[in-house]
Amino acid sequence: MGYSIGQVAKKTGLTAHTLRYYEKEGLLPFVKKSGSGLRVFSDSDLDWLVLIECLKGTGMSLKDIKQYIDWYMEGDSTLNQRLEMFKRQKLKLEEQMSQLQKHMEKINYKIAYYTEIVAHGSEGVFERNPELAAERKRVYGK
Amino acid sequence: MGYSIGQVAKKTGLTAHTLRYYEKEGLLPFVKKSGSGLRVFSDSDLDWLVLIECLKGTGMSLKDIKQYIDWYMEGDSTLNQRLEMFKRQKLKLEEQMSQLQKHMEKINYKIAYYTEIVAHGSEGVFERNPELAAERKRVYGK
DNA sequence: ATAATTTTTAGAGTTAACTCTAAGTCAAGA
DNA sequence: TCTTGACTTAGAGTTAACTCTAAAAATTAT
Repeated sequence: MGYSIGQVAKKTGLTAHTLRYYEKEGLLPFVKKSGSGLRVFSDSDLDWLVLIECLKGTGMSLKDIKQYIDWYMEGDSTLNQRLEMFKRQKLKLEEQMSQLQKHMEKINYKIAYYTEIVAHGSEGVFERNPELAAERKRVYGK
Repeated sequence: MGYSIGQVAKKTGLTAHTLRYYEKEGLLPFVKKSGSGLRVFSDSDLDWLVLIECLKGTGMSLKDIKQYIDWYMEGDSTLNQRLEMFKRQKLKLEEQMSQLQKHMEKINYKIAYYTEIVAHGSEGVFERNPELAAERKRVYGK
């Protein structure tokens, strides 16, 4: 019923160094210490780490994640701020996903293009594969 | 038919500083200079910048982007390496997109949770909205 | 021609997020 | 008890990707 920093490192894939750094930055104000000063992580602390990794994975800075955690520690008076933060993050995430979709199209075009050239040489690529020329226009415009 | 660094900055949203930095890092070996030393960007240089932004947007480092550009400058002997690089990047991108989808689920859960609490208080959230408890299990596990 | 704006360079400074070091403390196994 | 390995802290160092400065040169506008 309590994990050492090393066990948490293994579970999460973060290093012990990183976990201490997160704590120093104020991201883990709920992690307890044993009498002799060792960190003792609970299961709910692991849930927090999952959320932190989620927010980090959507491009939120540690500073903004700390803001959310500070609001959480402050109690019910910040419920609205927290809700609004998640809503903003959802919009950002949707924007990101559609951006990635566009990037994917460009990369798919490049793969088609290079595949064609590797297979048949670069001369007359678009004559041989007119759809590629059309795709280029669609993906890169002009 | 050539753009100054300031015009390119406006078109791309990058700063002139950043464009010079990219050049210094070897990302723009094809950009020409005027007789008096001013950079002159062509339309195809803009296409390159679009591709660079695409690769950067999918998390590729400038170092790896430079590798691709170096291969390009090297000519047809590197066609295969370039194709393989795009294939790897496509896999990375697919992984990223599915990761973002998972993050989206967590954020949606949080929005549902906070919306419920903001509307009706925190007591008996899950009794009032049992689907939320089920969703929590699905999203956070356990 | 003059003034204002833009661009040039080399190089220094910044920021976020780690990442590592050293010197010591704690805990578990033989 | 001894040893080995994990943990502690404060603080220094690293990396990527910018971001800015200063002084001079080029270009554009009046």
